[in-house]
Amino acid sequence: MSRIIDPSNILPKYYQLANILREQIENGTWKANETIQSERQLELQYNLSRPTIRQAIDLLISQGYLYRIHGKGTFVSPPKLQKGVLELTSFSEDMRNRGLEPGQIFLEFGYVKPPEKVKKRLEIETPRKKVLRIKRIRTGNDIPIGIQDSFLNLPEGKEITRSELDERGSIYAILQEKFGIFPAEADETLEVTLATEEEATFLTIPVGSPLLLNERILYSQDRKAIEFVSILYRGDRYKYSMRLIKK
Amino acid sequence: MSRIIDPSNILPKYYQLANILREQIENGTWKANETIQSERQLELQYNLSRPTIRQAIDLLISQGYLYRIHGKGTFVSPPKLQKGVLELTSFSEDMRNRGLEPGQIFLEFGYVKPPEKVKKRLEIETPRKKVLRIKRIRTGNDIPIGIQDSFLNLPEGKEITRSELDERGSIYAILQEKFGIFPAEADETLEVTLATEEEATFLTIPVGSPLLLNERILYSQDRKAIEFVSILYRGDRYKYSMRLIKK
DNA sequence: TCAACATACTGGTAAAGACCACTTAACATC
DNA sequence: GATGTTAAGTGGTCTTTACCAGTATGTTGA
Repeated sequence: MSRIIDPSNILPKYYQLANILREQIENGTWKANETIQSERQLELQYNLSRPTIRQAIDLLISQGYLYRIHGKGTFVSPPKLQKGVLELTSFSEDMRNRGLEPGQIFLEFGYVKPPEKVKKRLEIETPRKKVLRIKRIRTGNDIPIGIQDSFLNLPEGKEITRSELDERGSIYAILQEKFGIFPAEADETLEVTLATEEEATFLTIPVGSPLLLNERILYSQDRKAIEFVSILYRGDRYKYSMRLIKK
Repeated sequence: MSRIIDPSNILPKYYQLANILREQIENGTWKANETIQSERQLELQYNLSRPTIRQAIDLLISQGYLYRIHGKGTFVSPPKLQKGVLELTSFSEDMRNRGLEPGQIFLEFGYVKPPEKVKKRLEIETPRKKVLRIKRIRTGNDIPIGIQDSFLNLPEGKEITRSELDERGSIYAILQEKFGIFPAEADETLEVTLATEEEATFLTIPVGSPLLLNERILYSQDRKAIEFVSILYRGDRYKYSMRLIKK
């Protein structure tokens, strides 16, 4: 990341500044709870107006890197849990954040008539609309961690093939690049369930073992429900973590 | 809530406008996914500058009430799960959101030497610092829902008494009004555990029943760890839900 | 008929300036 | 020496102005 603001860059100035500051924070330029430059100093240093400076800082605050105290300054947040857990992460990212190598075993891939529950969650009205179902065992360092069952409501006439997924790895990358759809919001629930015989087999645990069930509805930038996904985690191998920031 | 901006009000203008718009959204002035007035229209309507308008809208977006699409307009978010779950809620608020009347049975209230784990989580350095421990059975409509065990790291020389808590109801209200401390951030984890004999008794369930364990570290506006709290929920009676919004 | 263009909306980014509110530390006063 | 005051620094709010970038629609020209 460059250390100066390039006006000809496609990225907006506030975004470039945020990147510069984020890099410095991660590089350990400041210790936790130290102040960064004041907004007036940043104005001079980068030759930007104060609103632009504040926009950059606002972004880093919402991402958990900084916090402000009126009259005192802008401070570097101490690192706690992994950053950005609150952001919408994929299973693979999640595993890598935990230092595990993600893997998967496909159980199903194909277009199906959605079950009633899924139809309701995805707000599907048309009776014969089909959705892409992808069911996989997810592993970390080759140990089964969870069973992920995903139902994708693709735009009419659009499809994703198995080979595309194998090629690019991430469904979200395909959605973004091929259809211009990207996740903007999600509703999530977490609850406890007990392993059925099938689930126990897949996860190599005894029947009736407690599981952590995570259900998520993903919404696109225009608030269309695009995915309903449930992940059944082994209760003994998974802990869900997140950071909440008051607004 | 008044329908006009009062310049003499202590509340900032953008905040007043956000309140007006939020009220209109909740009153059903617009249907879900309808556009509200454009920013230029709001400028004229409320005699405010556009940055102020945008600040109000930014706030409502971060709270999940609105979303923007470049070139099209600002839209009302469809109501999904209960609003503001992502915000830092207390058990009582949580229960009321679910339509249950919150109650509690005190098990412990007093100043104790914190266990090692708690000491670490609360980042306590001084060896003989004591913390306020409050352990309660929490109920919804008089049915035990969870066991809440809270450790509060109060500022040196400050105390909260049992009668104060009984009087005001909320610890957070006391922290805010008496010490000027309020929660700004939290790290949370969720995992599955099995009920011990003691826990089973308190929750009136069989020993070994699966429980949902929610641990939370609360940080104040200056990022001091102020509370470590664990809540053990009955697995069969509680589902944790939240909304994530991409920034 | 239909594709390309112009236009008029929308939100997105940016600057410059002003004043308020809170915090801190140096200073003056008692 | 303790106390109250002042001044300088911080972020918080707000206005005015400008232009850029997407989206939708109507108009124009082939």
